[in-house]
Amino acid sequence: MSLIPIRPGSPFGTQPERSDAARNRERLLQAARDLVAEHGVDAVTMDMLACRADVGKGTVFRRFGSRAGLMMTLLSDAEAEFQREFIFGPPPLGPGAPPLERLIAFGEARIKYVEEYGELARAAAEHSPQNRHDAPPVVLWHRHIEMLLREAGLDRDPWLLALSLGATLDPERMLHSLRAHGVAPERLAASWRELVTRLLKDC
Amino acid sequence: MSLIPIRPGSPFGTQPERSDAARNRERLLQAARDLVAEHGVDAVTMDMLACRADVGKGTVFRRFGSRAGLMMTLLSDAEAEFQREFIFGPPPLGPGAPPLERLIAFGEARIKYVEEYGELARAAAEHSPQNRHDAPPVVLWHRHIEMLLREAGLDRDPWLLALSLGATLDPERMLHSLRAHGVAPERLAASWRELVTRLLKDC
DNA sequence: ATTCTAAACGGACTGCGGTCCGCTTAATAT
DNA sequence: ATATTAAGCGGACCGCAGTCCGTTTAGAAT
Repeated sequence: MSLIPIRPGSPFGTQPERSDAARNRERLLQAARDLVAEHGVDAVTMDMLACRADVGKGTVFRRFGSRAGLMMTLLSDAEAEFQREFIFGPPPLGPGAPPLERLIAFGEARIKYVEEYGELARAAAEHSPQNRHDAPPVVLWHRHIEMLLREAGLDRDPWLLALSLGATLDPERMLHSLRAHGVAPERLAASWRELVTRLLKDC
Repeated sequence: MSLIPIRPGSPFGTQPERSDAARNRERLLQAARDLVAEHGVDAVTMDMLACRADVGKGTVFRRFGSRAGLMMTLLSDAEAEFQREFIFGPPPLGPGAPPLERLIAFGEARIKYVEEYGELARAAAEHSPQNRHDAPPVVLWHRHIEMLLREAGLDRDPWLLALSLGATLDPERMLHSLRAHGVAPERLAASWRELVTRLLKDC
């Protein structure tokens, strides 16, 4: 169950979804997961998905809106889990630790996330700057970072600074470092630690 | 004349370009500039360009390779000018000033660049992570930042740190802040100054 | 001037994401 | 059971980036 996007079917004023629609949604999600597992994220096309799920193409787009929307849906469980961890989970990622340590842990968690779901995350952000920067989860990360910066005493435009730090953790960028340049995850994490440590020194 | 990409026609071992090819290139570049001026970068399609330049579509792609390639070509003069300034120009952007000041000036220059050419820069990076992160100009900026970090005494993996700082100055990101969120350029510059100042404090 | 050839050309073609709109059907009211 | 209706459905269709390949032509060699 996702925290930020309200899944269709969740009755939040809206009526529940029709039975055939529900069945098709399950079929589509299953087919999508299978295709991704078989061919990799980038090779999956919307026609292919429609065909595999034995459903019209219009149905696919009615459900997910776009390719990016499909990928976001596929990510939503992992995303919700990640959100839960840094909002409610145990320190140092969750509340209870000093802000610098939480920030370091946040970056490390993000790196692990990208190692596991990077391709999906990249595909979910493709072809829409709007979606890329203002999708609810992204906004939430930024607010989280901003809050930690404030807690650490950084009062000079923490929002923009949070955006900069967010840019460092951008899935596409990190994925590119990891895959194309063969940078080890630990090295990324060390660099992140160095960055935020220097940034928060004596505030 | 661009510093990094060797323009077709520059005889670097290769023979000069055929006269009809040269004529078509000029026609295409002129048409492209006109179309961008008339309709905006995002509305210009490759078919439109071929039609306007009275040239086959194949010719357009033979010339520029892709839409991104076209945009890079349109940018190349401005890009070369920018490179000249931070490599050979007067301080604080060019050599002669202390590294922190050069870094600050670099960010400010980048922001001005994005204000003026942001849409082109965004279009030049679209649809190709490879191109986006490893295009020669991008690599050059990163090396420049890395060098300044080293000069300032930052010896802990300056290459990755330079990548992070580069992410902050990414055209798409800055453009999004400027346009979608109405952030003033001065505010972006101030945030950049704050970021690098803190980062280089007592090294 | 003629021949030769590699470069350049053009436009039909493909594959993809995304839209449109007439048809079907699940759920509800009677 | 029957009628009603709005949500859901499907696949033809569109626009775009990018490819392919048969044809043309500039420029060199003779």
